[in-house]
Amino acid sequence: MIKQSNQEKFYQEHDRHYVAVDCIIFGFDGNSLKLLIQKRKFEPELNAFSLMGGFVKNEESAMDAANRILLQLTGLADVYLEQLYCFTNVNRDSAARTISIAYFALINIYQSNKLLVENHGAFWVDLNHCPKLIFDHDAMVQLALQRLRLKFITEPIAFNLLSNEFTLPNLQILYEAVYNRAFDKRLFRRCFLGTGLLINLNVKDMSGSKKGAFLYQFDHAKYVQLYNIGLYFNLPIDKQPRMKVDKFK
Amino acid sequence: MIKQSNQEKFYQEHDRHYVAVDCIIFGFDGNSLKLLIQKRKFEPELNAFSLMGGFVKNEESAMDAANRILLQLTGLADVYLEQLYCFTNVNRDSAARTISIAYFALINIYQSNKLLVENHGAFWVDLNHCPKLIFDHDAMVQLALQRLRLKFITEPIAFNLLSNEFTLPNLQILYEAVYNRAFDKRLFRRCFLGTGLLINLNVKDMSGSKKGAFLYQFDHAKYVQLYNIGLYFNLPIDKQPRMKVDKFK
DNA sequence: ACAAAAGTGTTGTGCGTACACCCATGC
DNA sequence: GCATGGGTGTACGCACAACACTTTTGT
Repeated sequence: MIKQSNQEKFYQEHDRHYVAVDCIIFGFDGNSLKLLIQKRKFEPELNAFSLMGGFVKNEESAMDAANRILLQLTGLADVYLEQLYCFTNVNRDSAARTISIAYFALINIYQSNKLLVENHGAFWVDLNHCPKLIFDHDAMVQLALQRLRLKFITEPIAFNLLSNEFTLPNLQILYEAVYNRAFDKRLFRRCFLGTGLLINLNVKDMSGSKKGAFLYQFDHAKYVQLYNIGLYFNLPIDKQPRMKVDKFK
Repeated sequence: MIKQSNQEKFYQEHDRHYVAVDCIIFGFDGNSLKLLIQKRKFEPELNAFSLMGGFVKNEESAMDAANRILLQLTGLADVYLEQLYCFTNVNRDSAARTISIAYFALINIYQSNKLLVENHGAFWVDLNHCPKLIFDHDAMVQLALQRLRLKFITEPIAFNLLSNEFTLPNLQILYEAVYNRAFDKRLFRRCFLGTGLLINLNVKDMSGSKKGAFLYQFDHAKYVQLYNIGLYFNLPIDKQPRMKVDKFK
């Protein structure tokens, strides 16, 4: 490793910038999608609503910073976390030129530490009833939602929002919340069970109905195995209509 | 607009970082995909091969910076340019902690200004015969290629690599270069012509064969119009096999 | 016995795939 | 007249979409 102080001189003429990470943290309460937001604790925009965020330090990557923020806030490590986009408009932050790397996270609401969340002035809001957020944070949330919809049919990440054990109705309600529309029960089950990635635990969850619904687990090992032999997770749901000559003749 | 100098104090305790943009610039010479790279003109790694890049200045967004670099290098404005990913590993640059926002660009090789390109020590290499690049630039190229493959079936961006007028064989060779595999001629034509987005100019390009091939134009206006009524460009080519129970029984 | 949610199968159709031959022209 | 690349149509199979009734059990 080259001593950095030696070489730093090469770049000295260039500008340096504040680099923040902002986290779009999604949760699911069994009925609807939730977003974790906070009342900002520092100026500018003190007490306005904002995403959870912080500044990237010299000795950490942006991913490290996002993980640090998530841990401080929810007590959770090993959270599903993915870089969304880097926002760099010159005036996006009213205090100083700051670029922000947005990350989106999927967590299980009930595994997060309520005390930590509250101590940070954070709280869950329903995605459909989200107050105005500061700066460009609303745009970040919209972009994250788009990405979430793309990912949900392309990768089995929904399970990060559910408990380890879940029922098929649970899963369907989650997908319906994400795509904001209903799916046919039979189609939905077929396409999930058809992947062979759900393990039926042969135990019923009686909380949702009188009949009870079977509990399942996601078979992560099998997923990785199949992925490595060139098979991909891809649900045939919510397909958008294609441009076709006869569609608009 | 709030005077920035007033508010800057709120962030003073935080670290500031060099922010670079690196451009993965794709071109197409009629046969294979090309990448524009340069011999680095400054330390560290002087004369090593690298992507075209530069630092983000205080008064410009990262997108502005990428456009500036592209203009300086190729003489082209209004280039297809898309943010790829933000690379932030602490030691990715051997000289100093620098985060890099990677952009990928699609340009028409023959519209670029050869003189400018050469004066920057830049040159086109075949994607399949690309030398080792500095830092994490190889990873950037790989990621860009993945993204390109995703985008080519999802958005009609291939035309940025072709002249305004092109033949269907031209287009097919381009897709075959991107996906690195052959497509059935009839299928390929059907799925493109089926979109209704290609205008047959009823003029033949005689350069490629004795019979000649019809020239087409991409109907951008119609594309936007159809997009706005909820129809999407989506080619049914190079579909990856899905995880299905019976596929591995 | 009834309410409430879980679970299950079949059929049609449209789309994607596979595949081989004729066409136009320059030389 | 022949070589070269451009252009075209059909038949099959599968996968997706649509759709309604039975099961279980708590009250």
